[in-house]
Amino acid sequence: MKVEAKDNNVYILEAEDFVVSQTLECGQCFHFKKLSENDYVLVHLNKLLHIKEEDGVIILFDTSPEEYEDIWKKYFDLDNDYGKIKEHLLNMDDKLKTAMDEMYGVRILNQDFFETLISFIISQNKQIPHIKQIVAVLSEKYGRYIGEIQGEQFFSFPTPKELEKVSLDELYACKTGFRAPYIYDAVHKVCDGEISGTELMAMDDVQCHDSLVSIKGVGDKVANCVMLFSLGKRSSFPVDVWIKRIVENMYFEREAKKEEISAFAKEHFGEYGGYAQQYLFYYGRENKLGKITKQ
DNA sequence: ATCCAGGAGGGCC
DNA sequence: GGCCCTCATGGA
Repeated sequence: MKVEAKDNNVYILEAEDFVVSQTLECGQCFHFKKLSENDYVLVHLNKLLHIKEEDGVIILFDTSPEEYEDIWKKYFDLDNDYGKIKEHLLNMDDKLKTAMDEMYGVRILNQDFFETLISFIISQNKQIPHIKQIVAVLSEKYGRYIGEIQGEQFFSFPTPKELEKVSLDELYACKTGFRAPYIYDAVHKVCDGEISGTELMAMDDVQCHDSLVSIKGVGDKVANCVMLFSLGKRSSFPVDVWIKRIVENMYFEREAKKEEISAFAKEHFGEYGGYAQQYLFYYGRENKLGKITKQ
């Protein structure tokens, strides 16, 4: 991966296994806006990034080389060799080939723990555009203004401290519905120190999972998403309605319970579960694989 | 209009 | 422990 800095921008010249649109649109993050084809604005921590892919070059606008090294390299998981990961996955299971070939540019982001936790609590029983909308509202109301791009203002996602003073009623007012008390519980467990991203990261998968599900509104699926997308637990395999259908179709050829699918993934994909899940999920969702069609 | 959404809690048996 | 219903909101 060759990187150059020029005119206050950073250019990734030989981006391997990295397609900006695929990485952002695969359902792992919600705090971004598409400007046009392969042209996005995203928010991470208190940083705003305008990122665009053009003629095989990825441009990070208004970014210093230091900021790239300190923040974006880690965020986009660019130290991780996805060529090797895909090779490994393919060796253990050639059924993944189609999904990986089509979704070859997906990278698993290393997102902020707190934002990821709240975002995936919101995600339950909601479609991705709605999740994005609520994340935007929370950020605008309780986060901080961080800049404007093409006429649109962007705000950082509120920190635990910034949400601590927000009442339950105010959370309801953000259209969070029945998730409001869940968010409230998560915020206060984080503020009280009962839940800590740094501590979770140091735990093994089982401890980490157990700790996360002690938060109201966090079950197995949300815990696995938080582990995979913000705590570096790449073996996590979130099982939602989509992945359930996809795995049932591709591997079971019958209906299966979620627990059965989790156990299968752990056994079959092992340490690489999270990557397999992302390729399968995004591919299956884009192609409406396994979607129950009315006859 | 009716159904469903990257689920999880709670009650019932 | 498993099954079933419900939760608030918006889009198809």
